[in-house]
Amino acid sequence: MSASTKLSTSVKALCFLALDDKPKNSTEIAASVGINASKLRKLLSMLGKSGIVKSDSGMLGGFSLAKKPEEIHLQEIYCAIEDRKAFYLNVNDDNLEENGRSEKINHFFLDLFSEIQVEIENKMTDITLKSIIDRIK
Amino acid sequence: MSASTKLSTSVKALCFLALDDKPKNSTEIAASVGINASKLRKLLSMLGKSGIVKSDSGMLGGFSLAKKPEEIHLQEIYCAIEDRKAFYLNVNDDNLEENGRSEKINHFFLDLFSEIQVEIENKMTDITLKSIIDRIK
DNA sequence: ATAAATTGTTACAGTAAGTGTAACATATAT
DNA sequence: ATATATGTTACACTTACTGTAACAATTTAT
Repeated sequence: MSASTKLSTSVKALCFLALDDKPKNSTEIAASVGINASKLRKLLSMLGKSGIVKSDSGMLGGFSLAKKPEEIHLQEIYCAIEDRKAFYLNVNDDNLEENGRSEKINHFFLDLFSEIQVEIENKMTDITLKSIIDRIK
Repeated sequence: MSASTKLSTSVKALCFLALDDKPKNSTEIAASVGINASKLRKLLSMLGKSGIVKSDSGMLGGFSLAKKPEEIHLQEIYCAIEDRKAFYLNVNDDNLEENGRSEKINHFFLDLFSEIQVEIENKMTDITLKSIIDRIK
């Protein structure tokens, strides 16, 4: 599952949880979102570790939002489900040139990509779950 | 090879070509860049189709820049080597929900990702090969 | 206590994608 | 003709991804 698909799938699940306060089990959420329940549990487990959802075992268990939709930002959702930094881009650094020109070009791109990353994260920080819910009503 | 690696590898090759006007063969360039010659030819072939490099067969053949470094933009390099649009991000759209909430969320993300893409392309349009060469001197 | 339901994690087979290299047709200069 | 170069294809090999099942741990109902 690509990073962007993980992100949109997570948001779909969170929107479903935001519909009411009763905990929903993974089967129910997975059916609504259109994904396998086991895969979904993996995603929600990561969101749980970041304090975005809470989960309970047992017959009355399931997942529910741990915070209000206006307190959940897109950026924290992304960081919760993706271990490497948002939209990280890699650069091949295993070449053997002696004069260091390749290394300088690598640095140039690492800087460029990191600039881009900061801009994307800033953009995502401004978007809350609530703003998405309002927008798709 | 990831999109970002292709981009930096291409720029390394183009910087090497910018050193002087004599055509360089793929073996020579590949050695400098640290990549297999056949792979490099694939990359340069794409750059050739976009009019960024020119190539000649035969004993005096090889690759050389088709334009001056100040006329080559990072964005056109990227578009030459990547068929899909720059930094395209995908969204899972095969779910079966009846009310269309998922579709609206998909659209939300497609819009967001396309905004991001435009910003990245704008950033890359402002960077020329010459500006990179000057920066790594 | 026992059974039922649920999360969280692991395992695994099956599939898809990426990688590196070689090979060869085509083209050009000597 | 021969040598050298590009452009493309093919292929074996490896790596990564995918979907699903299975199971331990936990919690509630009976």
